[in-house]
Amino acid sequence: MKISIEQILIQWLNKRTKQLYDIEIAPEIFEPDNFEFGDLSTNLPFKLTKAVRKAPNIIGQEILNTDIPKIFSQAQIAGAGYINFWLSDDYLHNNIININKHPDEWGKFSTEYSKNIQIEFVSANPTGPLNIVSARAAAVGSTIANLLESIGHNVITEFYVNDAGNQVRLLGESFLYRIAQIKGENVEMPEDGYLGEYLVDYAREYIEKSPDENPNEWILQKILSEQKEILARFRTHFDSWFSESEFRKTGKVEQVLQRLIDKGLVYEYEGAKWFKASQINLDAKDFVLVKSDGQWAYGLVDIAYHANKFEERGFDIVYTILGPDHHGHKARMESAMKALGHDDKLKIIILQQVNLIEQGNKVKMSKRAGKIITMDVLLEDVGVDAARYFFLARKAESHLDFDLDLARKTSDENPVYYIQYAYARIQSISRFAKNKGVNIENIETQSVDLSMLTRPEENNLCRKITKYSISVQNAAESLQPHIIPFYLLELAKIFHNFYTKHKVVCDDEKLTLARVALISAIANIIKCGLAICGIEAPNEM
RNA sequence: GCGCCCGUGGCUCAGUUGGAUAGAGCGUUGGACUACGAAUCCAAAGGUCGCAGGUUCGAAUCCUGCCGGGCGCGCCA
Repeated sequence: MKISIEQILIQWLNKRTKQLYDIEIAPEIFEPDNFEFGDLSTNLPFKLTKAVRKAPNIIGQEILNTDIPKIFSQAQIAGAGYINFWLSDDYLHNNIININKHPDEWGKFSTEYSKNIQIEFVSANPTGPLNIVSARAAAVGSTIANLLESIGHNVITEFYVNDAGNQVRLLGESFLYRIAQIKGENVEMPEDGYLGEYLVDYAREYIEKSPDENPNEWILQKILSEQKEILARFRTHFDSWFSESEFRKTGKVEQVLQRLIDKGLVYEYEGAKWFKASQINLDAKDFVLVKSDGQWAYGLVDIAYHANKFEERGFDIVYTILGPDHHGHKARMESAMKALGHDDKLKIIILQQVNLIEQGNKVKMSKRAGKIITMDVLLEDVGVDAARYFFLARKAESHLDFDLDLARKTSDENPVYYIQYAYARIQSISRFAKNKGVNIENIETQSVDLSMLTRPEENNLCRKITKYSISVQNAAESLQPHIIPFYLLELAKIFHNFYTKHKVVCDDEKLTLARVALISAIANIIKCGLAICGIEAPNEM
């Protein structure tokens, strides 16, 4: 697929305003919330009133005073000056055939503006099991990666392994403490150590299986491999695992520090080296690059790491997804990238927190005491599909109340099953049709007469599946994955509605074939949409 | 005190980035299975979009000030 209906309309409107008024303006296109207003609308005439000095409806008439793009059957001026467009039946029917012909590539675009994009997410400290916020980050990050790929970008996913610094040292000390404790030695837990029970289990495993290995390295690798395993199970793939400790050896950190010094952006205060972030970005506070003991602070290494993404690896855009406790970091990193000449290339997405709700109450968690609901417990509890769905069905910047009871339910109340059920139902109908002797092989190539699809329910479905690509584009461009689950929910709804009103396999052979082609296209769309979200489309359930 | 996020039917959330009569799901009430899957469908009730100003043809959306909730504010990461 090269170009969407939305783009066709935008290009046409652009051409018209240039021809008529010699004005270049980005026309806004939207799907009207009321089907009486057609498939696509624009408010362009309102936008032009000032420049053109005419009433909106006059402008609308002038714009329409020529042939409209062929994909539309008609266009009308409505209200005070909207222009509404209706897709032609030919276009809708061709669309069904095309979806069935290219089920796997549907909703994927090639773009001449293709960019090299890196998206970094999760990047949890390798000091313990992944938590719920990491799970949310995994669901959102992997889905955004899928979306950006869908609209034609080259996307690399990366997990930054923070295998250096203070936290890792504390992990090692806590681990040694647990080992000593099991051996019955009298030792004390380090201050700020990790109290979680998991270290006790690991300590036992270490003593039994690999007592000869370096305990610090062993525990790090152990936790890291567990994190990798759970993320893979959560259908979250990383192209790259980037090690902080390796990176620290490359000399890049020193170089970046020197560059900041040369730019006059570093000062000393109480023995530490500070970055003048506030001079570049008013929202950012100055922060420490080198501590008074000579150690690099986390902020400095992170600046060098992000600079590396642009300078050594050539990404055009980098998205970094951070948890809510890192929002102060956002302005700092952006100011540092600006200082190094990478204006507006780093986009930091702050993901808000997750509250687990059980029996109407918030589940209390304390990381300090090691009392947290971990990602693997969650997946065990509600399943990958439901978990991904619930994480994705909210805007990233919204706080998320994750209702465990609802997610566990495999019933009608759980939206993810509602969507999957629509898919499974279609597969079931296809099997039924096949058994009845309907020739559903090669449904995309036979001469199916889609003009048989005249009922309003069929018409709604044709229109809805045609707009799938618009939803993908919107979701990708705005980095808002939740658009896809919402779209799928609506599609499933109008499919179920159609199903109860009309028989797919009926007495009329031509109509049967047309409807089989229609539902087959719907199934393909559901499958594509769910695939973007990392959710399975089951043939049976 | 400063910063970030949020405030939309009883509950959880959408609202196409300033557009047409504010929409879904759950819950509630009442209906629909002797033909393709009832994990479904249909219908009804339920709203001063936290409050008050402002910007304009037009505001749930933008600006200002309050109110309420969550999170952060370290030479930790």
